[in-house]
Amino acid sequence: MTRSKSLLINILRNEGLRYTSQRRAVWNELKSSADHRDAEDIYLCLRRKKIRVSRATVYRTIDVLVKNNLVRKMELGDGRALYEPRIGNEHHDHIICLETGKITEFYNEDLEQLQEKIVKQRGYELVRHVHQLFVRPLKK
Amino acid sequence: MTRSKSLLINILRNEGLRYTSQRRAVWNELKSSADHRDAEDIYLCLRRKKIRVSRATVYRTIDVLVKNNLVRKMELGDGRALYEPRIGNEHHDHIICLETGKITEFYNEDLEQLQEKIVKQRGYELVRHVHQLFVRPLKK
DNA sequence: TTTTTTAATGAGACTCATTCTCAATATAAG
DNA sequence: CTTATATTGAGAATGAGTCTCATTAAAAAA
Repeated sequence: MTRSKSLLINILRNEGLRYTSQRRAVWNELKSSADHRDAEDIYLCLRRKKIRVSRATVYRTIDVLVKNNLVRKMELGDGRALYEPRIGNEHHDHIICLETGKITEFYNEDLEQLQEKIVKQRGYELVRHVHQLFVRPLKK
Repeated sequence: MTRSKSLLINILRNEGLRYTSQRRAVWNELKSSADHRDAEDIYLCLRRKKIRVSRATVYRTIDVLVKNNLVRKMELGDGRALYEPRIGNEHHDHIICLETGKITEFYNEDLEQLQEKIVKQRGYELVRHVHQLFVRPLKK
């Protein structure tokens, strides 16, 4: 608690931003989420808890958290986004089974390096990536 | 032309849908696109050509085309989408420049094989994949 | 501590891609 | 040709997210 409080303070200080009750509340809410949450959900939860905060501030704060790697943004591809606290630095490439709908996360170092190489060759620096493998169970 | 006309007719017939001038026009427009186009762009081009069609119909038609694999939908992750005709089964991994918006397609054999390997290890067979690298130009 | 400076906030207007509504129209079947 | 019904167009509605700007609250200065 103290640890992650000072974590937020440090990040804000670093960015020349102020440590406000709203930013603290949004980060606490997100931090204690097991699941992927959307911004509206976080806003509603905070309001239900009688915390005075606006939608605009929730969005603004999430942006800061994402930019500073406290939170991961997961684009749904239809204009919506979900957020989850970053714990460690696990990877989020997905295997999506077309038959069962099961989503498996995977990480492969070779793949990561290949991606870096591919963009570097073309004069770019990799910012983020989306990698989804749509699959079917192997039949014997 | 005749070939792809009957292609569209067959798909529509298959789905129990009617063959209308609007659906034909949207497909022709998309079919003759080299580039990735968005729905608004297709709508405006058709209107400029004096073809009587509405935005709603463009969106509705594109949905049909995507569902039937005549067109590939590419989600930009911020609520927008681009479309391109499916011609054969070329590869569509994308490098998307966050600064200029430029989209480069790439193909890398090692990457393809890695993907196959990754899913096979987990008991799956790869059906299709989405791979987008969001990048920034390298600064010297 | 009190005052001053300036960043942050809230309410709600706004944006923009997309979807919906429903009366009018066009297609395909009979 | 007539009928039944799918499709269309215009524009309203939606919904996630952003913006504005007067007010409030951190932090710095006194």
